[in-house]
Amino acid sequence: MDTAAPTGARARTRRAILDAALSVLAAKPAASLSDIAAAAGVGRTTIHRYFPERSDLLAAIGSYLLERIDLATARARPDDGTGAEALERVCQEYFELGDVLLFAFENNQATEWVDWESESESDRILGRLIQRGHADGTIDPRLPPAWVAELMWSMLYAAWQHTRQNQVPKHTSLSLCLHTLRKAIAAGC
Amino acid sequence: MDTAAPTGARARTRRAILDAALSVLAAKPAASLSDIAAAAGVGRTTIHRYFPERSDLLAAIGSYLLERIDLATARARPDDGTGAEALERVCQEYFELGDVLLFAFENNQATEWVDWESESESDRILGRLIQRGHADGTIDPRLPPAWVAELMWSMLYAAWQHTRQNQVPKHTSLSLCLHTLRKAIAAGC
DNA sequence: TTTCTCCGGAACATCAGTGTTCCATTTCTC
DNA sequence: GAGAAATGGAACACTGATGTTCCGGAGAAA
Repeated sequence: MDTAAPTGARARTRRAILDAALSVLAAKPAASLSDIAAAAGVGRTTIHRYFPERSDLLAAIGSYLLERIDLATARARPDDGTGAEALERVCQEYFELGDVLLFAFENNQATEWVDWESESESDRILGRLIQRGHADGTIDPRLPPAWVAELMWSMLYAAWQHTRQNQVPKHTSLSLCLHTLRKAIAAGC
Repeated sequence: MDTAAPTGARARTRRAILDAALSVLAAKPAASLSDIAAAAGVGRTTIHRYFPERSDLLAAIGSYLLERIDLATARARPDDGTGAEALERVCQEYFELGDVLLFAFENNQATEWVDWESESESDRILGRLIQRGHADGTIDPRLPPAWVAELMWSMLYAAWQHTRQNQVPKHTSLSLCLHTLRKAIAAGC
């Protein structure tokens, strides 16, 4: 079994495992490898072939989360327009992450699986665009970048909770989230 | 062993177990009864004397959370002043809950331990004061009560995260939280 | 001082999950 | 079509946690 990045069928199997793991663990952090295998439609032995131990799978999930977040950040074109406009686009793209978002938010221990002590690329990009917002007057300079980032993440979570707990359509929750975020970060008001 | 509400030393022991359980499980949801016992300074057998099975302890934690939240809601005097003023006081009291807040937020499965399907008293009070805010013009009527409640909870969590992750003093985080909540819910702006 | 209650540590049985090995089957590639 | 690679289910050993029982000690109460 070579350790090169898998291709074709092997890549699809690996991806299916990671997607299933995200969903299952988001709903039930203590879910077993058997639970994940069943959700992925593979055998438990197969899980072990791709990820020798449970900790290896968790680490891979962590990396997968960061990868998905980085891709969403790129799709948001963070360097275009004002800081506030860019932040709203990032917010929209992150909202579409669904399980990734919920997982990253609810599972604090995910930070122990990958080295999240060091900032991710998305963190840096987010920090810069908030500072750009301070400079162009679209984001309240009294709000530190770290707080604005934390705020956005938590409002995204609130939006998803609003959808799940209160049976509200996704787009309504996103609209409320964007509307409220806009007001929360606005300068001069 | 009678099942009457414990008093004196027994009540203190029970309380110590619940407080330790909250802290330990907030940081590590899969923590064992041994972990909790160690943190509470009691023997594991003692845990079993107060809570026959792990599920009994979890249920007691759930009730304890609700109790703490209800007390914090009462302390906030929700019927005084405008809706927005009352909401800010509730926010401040909830912030002081610390571990209770973090636990309730990060552990979705806590909702499975007590019957959270039916609204708690605090939920109803919160809903009423947000509607009062709509009526007295201090809370944006475009924001549904359920969304405002969800928003407040998530911003409280963001504030605590800001303190933990970014080494910011508690009072600074609370100030940012209240400042941002005020802007987010304001009508006409 | 005696009795009673509570407690904690040790020991034990049980169980669920993990990691590993094996082998037959299926799928994929040439 | 053949061979290689991948897969899945079964079986097994191991581990950690839980629930239970027991007993001696400490502290409180009578």
